[in-house]
Amino acid sequence: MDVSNILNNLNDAQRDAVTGALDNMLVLAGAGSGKTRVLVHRIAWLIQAEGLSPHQILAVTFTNKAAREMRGRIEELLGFTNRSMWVGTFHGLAHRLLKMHWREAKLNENFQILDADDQLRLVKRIAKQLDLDESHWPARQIVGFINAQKDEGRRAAHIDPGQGDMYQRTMVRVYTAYEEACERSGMVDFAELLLRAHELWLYHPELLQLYRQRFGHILVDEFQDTNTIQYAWLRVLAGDAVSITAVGDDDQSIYGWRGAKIENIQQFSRDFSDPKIVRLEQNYRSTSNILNAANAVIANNAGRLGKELWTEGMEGEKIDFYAGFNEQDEARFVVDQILRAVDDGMARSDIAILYRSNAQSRVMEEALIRSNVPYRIYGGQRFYDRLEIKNALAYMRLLVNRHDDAAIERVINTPVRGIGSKTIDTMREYARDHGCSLWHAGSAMVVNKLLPNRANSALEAFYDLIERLDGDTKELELAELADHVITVSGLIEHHRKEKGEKGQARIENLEELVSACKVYEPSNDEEERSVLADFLDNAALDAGEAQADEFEDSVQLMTLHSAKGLEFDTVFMVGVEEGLFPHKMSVSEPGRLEEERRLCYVGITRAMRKLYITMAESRRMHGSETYNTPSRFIKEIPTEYLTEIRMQAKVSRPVSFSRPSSPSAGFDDYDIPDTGISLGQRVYHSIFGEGVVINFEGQGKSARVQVNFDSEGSKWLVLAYAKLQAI
DNA sequence: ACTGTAGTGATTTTT
DNA sequence: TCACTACAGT
Repeated sequence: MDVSNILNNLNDAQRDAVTGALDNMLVLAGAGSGKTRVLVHRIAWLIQAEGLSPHQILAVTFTNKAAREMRGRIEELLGFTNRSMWVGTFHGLAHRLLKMHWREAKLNENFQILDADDQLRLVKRIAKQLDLDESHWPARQIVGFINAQKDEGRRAAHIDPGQGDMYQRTMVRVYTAYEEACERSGMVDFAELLLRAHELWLYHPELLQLYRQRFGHILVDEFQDTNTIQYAWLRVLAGDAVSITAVGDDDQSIYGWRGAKIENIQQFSRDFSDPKIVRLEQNYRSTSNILNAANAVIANNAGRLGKELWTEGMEGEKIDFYAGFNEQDEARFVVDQILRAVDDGMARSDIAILYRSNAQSRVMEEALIRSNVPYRIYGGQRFYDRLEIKNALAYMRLLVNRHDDAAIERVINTPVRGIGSKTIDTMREYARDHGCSLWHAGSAMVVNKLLPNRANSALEAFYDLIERLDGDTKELELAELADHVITVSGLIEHHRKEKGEKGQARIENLEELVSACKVYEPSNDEEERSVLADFLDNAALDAGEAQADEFEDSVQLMTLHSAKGLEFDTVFMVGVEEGLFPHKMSVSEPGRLEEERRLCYVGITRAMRKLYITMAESRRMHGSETYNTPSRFIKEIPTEYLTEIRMQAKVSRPVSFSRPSSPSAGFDDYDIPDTGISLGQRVYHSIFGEGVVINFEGQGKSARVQVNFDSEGSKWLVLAYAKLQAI
């Protein structure tokens, strides 16, 4: 068999990984080292050279995007599509298993997926029922607790309520009630998908056996991001029977706060017999300056598996470092550079602005808008997460499963139809007392006339609506059904009445939903499934992109987290200051600081040709001014790879003035002789190289002045200053 | 059921 | 600062 197409254009290490025997293998793949390529080629190799059938391959990723890309590239390489190959996310595959074996998993056939938002609402409701004060027991925290337990494979019953403090006991109480509520309404949250899939192996050895026989090899992408339950699921599935190729980079583990266990990558060598270890260290992405800087930063982390990226590429330009005197100035600098680059013919889409937290995007956006630079923000609310879409989906969910409490809660009075909180409360109470779903409770209340007349007829009307929708749409195509639902439910009319452009946008989104239904292709599952149910599951598991693809060439804005896996010609890493990056919430614990450093490493290695690092010496955050020093990560980059961009002084004539008593605090009205500038309310200094840089703003002017202390320490000698535009 | 306001709290978020 | 929430008043 000719396998040259699989092995061409691979370097030695890559080829080593691709052609490794059908045994356990751990591929430590540095940033930009061709990780996906290796994964894809290995699958092709297993099929063409090792003679595995696609049916015997299981490939697991974390994101739908990665799964799609992998499948696409395999097809490209092999020249054929094969649906029998399992390629998907952990959650997607778990869902698939549970759908196929719902009986064994003790689920009902039409179980629905509870997304993060529904989960929060449900927990809020339960906490309220248990009389927990919301300020004391924030729902977010409870959700965090529950998910963390599930990620560790622990059910409420596994946690001894006798043990532990008040906190733990309360959490377990809610956890228990939450489990019951999910059970009752046939809902499964994200973590539950994984946990149930794991339990499926534990409680049904015959099924486990079946899959062990089926799969010849398992491949796992982004292994450093697996959490306990995902790891356990893989480990049990593989046993001694199935071999695994795990690909990952411990230096890019940035989801520890979501339960990812970086140790899994070390644990692999212990749990899976005698794995072959391959390191991919040649980088094909960045210039050597960028790469060396990244290496230098990450070298400060302890306990790494050890890996040093190198490149045959050019040294390239140095990294530009710019310290703006505030976030406006920082943004102005970034936009100036972008304008210049675009003038020189660069595509805007080759430029990315990366920041630590979403709140930083705003200043950047404003600056981009001022200069008419098109941009696109990643992250934020995704299509299927939008309110109006979720409402429409809730109606559709009710058609599949009347006992979907989360869906009922969402739309029973949206649009308003006179079912107030009192009525809903009564329903909830009834449901709780009788251990039934809200749907059940409501219909029992209608039948037994347990409600005041007005509420009763309102509720009756709602039931009629749902039943009528169901009847009307039985024979319809998915898109027609969606269209029917959003019209007849009154959602469209509801948003039409909304004032402002918001309502219009929502209607457009609803229409977009109908279009999405039109082009939806159901996954060819083995068993017969309703297209509607399939569509709904897909919407929950793959929330879609935040924005529809715009054709206009735009600068890319995103958090460092969402930049993982991407690359750009030019990258601006902004807000690189102590307190923000590393974030102040992460500096106290060494482990979390290291994760921040890995995030920095991820950021640096996104850049192919040119990297800018910027900061703001003062920044308005949560309403008050903060004064920042450059991030420790910047200091970890050897100066030989850095250039500091400084404002050019327009005047270079030494002048001196009295040193204020407290240099870091604001001080008032110092005139700088012969410059016409007086110091304003805010002053900040930071130390770079030779002198001290002070930023002045006040009286409509701002300036940046480089000063040295005089020998007595009571005077500052101004060496140079530059006027900036009025702010 | 809508509207105004007072209070709060504020990283990151693949599924 | 700002955006979201809860609740009180109409």
